[in-house]
Amino acid sequence: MPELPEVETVCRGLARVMDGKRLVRLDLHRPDLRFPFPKGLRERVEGRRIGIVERRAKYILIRLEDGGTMIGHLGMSGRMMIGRDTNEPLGAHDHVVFAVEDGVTVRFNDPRRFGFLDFAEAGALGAHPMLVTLGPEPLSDAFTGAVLARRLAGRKSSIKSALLDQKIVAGIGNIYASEALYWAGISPQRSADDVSGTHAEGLALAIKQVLTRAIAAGGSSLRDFVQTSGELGYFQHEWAVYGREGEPCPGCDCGKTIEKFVQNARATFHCPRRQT
DNA sequence: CGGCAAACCTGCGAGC
DNA sequence: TGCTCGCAGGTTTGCC
Repeated sequence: MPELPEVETVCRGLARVMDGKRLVRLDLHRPDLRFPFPKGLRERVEGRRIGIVERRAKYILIRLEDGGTMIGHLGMSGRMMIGRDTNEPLGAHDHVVFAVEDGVTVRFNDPRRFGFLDFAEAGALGAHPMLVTLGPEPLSDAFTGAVLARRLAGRKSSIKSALLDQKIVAGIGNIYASEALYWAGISPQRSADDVSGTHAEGLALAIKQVLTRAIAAGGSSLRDFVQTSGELGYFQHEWAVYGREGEPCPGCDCGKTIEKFVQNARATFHCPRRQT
């Protein structure tokens, strides 16, 4: 499920019910997800008031008023589901339950347990090992073609592989890497180093546009629910290439069909004529 | 630094 | 119907 647009969708859903609310209870129903939960997490956060919920890259930041921050990541299969019933029975893979005032609960469900929940004290968030290396937010004004070109310069890997590197630009995953390269007309196999000038401008723009459109659609749903309400995202219907092997190239009348191949052990989809 | 495989897990669809 | 296999939105680690 979760690349930048899906995490943004989840954060917006969480913000609606968590911003400014007191965290009444934190229930940890196992000792770990991908990593052990921080020692004393429950005692540290219970009773504290939440400031805001926001996103950085694919990370969910639940910021407490006292400056501490819970850092959530959904991995491959994580969901955050909002409920209104504090006594709702625990479902399979409901590993963490946040209870806020007004009887609202948020269940962190993650079958594969690649997600995690960590904590950073006030002032330590920026230095968190998983945040400190992150590249720029692609939807920020600071992310431009020139910035992208500078970060790609000297990289000998393929451009697709570089887009998946969170140190170069944050939040892009396997679906939106293929989609952005398609709209920019750049072959996923091009050397990253080779993407500069107007090509980098076009790619930065394509990234912004595809992510913005995906957020507007509530993200993409492959097989899991995305939104905190349980509603599916709808952007999968707007994918140009991802999962569309054998279908006609949708963006022009080039007459080619979308091809799939394995690149760095991940599926890549592209149009062999439109993308060069 | 780069590339690649493996690791962490469960679920699901395809194919037999 | 039921089994096995391959694959899945992410990220880190370790090896060459």
